[in-house]
Amino acid sequence: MTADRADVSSRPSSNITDVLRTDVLRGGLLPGTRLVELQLAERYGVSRAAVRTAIGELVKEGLVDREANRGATVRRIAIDEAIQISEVRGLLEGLIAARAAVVAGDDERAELTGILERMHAAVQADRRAEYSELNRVLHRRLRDISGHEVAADLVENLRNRASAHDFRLAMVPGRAAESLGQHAAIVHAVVAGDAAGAEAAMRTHLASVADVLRHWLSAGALA
Amino acid sequence: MTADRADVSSRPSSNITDVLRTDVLRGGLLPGTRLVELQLAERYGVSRAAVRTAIGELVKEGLVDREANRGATVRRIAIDEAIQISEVRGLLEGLIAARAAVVAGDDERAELTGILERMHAAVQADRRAEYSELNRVLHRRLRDISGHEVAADLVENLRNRASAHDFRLAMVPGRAAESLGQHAAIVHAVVAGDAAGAEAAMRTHLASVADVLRHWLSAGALA
DNA sequence: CGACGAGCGAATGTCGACAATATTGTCGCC
DNA sequence: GGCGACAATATTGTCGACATTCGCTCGTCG
Repeated sequence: MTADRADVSSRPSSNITDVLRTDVLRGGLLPGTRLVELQLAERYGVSRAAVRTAIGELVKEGLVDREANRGATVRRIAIDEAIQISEVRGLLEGLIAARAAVVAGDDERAELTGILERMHAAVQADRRAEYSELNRVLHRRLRDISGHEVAADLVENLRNRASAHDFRLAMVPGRAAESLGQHAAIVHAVVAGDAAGAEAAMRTHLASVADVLRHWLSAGALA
Repeated sequence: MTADRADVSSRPSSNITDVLRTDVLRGGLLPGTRLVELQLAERYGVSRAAVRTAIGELVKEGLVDREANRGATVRRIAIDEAIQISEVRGLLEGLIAARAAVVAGDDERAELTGILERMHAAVQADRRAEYSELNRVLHRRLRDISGHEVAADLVENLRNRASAHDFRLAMVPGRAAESLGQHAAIVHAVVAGDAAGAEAAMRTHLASVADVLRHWLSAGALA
């Protein structure tokens, strides 16, 4: 491989861990790829020690596997695990939504409604990338508003882990429409201050994600 | 400080991270203690780099705080955070209990009953340390039985973070009796295969923990 | 012809030294 | 006597080099 030397200084974050994480999540580095420390070091133009600690962080985040004396590889998240992640996210983000419904200020409720409207527009125009991005923004704002840092941190990590499957999910035709309706229910409940309703809507949403994954799982192996 | 050089080889685990974690959790290292890399290095008889990576792990686990160029300190878990942890644990361990109720084998159900009986005996004899240990064992077994690795890993970490408060909780007079009743409800539901009941019982248990913490919080600052 | 073992190469794991930075103590000045 | 700047020190952050381990190839022997 001719590994074109990626200039780190041109990246948004100069932190090697963030750069590597981004490459693992959205960059080329496919699951199973071996992460050779020396290769990455000269590829990113940093020392091997920096790469080493970065890999250590990603291992803790569950994005990378490491075997003693055998190196690290990009972790392949099995569908079983993605299902478990969705189950847990349903609980955690349900709590977050419930709390957001209680503590959100008027401006924040308006902001959520605004995001929902933009999601609606994105679906109508079939701009899937934008919808996916708005999806992330909505969930992130709910986390911030909730003020529940413990749950928010865990969700952030779980979301990263499942991102590959989430991405595939977003590509399913007709999925966006269903997802939009669920997000509408969440936002409406939060804006209305209905904690129980928001929690239920969020759980429904993520249960639906888990259901799709389960369907894939029973449908056999996939590319 | 005369820091008696602790011999690492006499420890159960030769892994520096585990040793340091144990010292932070159950050893002397009180919250606010500065973790000076060189000091720990010679104290444990390892290189500074090893200590450094160990501290990095503990930071990721939320047990240690680190400021750039200013060193690491043992993190003090505020009661607010402990409450949040209990809330999240209620959800996660509720899921675990529900699943354990479904998938547990006959021998495992018998084992859980056995643990509960030993907890009963420990409470009657007022052996709080033993009860606390059995408490940990019970929760751990439920995690293992459930097979829900994602939830189990998160709970493991949350439990470590809140361990200081858990310990204080276990010292409250009369607390063990209340706790025992809740654990009995959990075990009975799991053994009976009542998933919904097990989940509800587990949530009740951890909501009760959160309530005590909330009571402490409103009672003002504590030593 | 197949299997076992020694040697080799590549990558990881570990360490000590150097550079950068914040904190603390001290001195001089107002 | 108090305050601010400066120097000394302690501690972290970074790097390159060396030791160790594992997988693989090649040669040899049964």
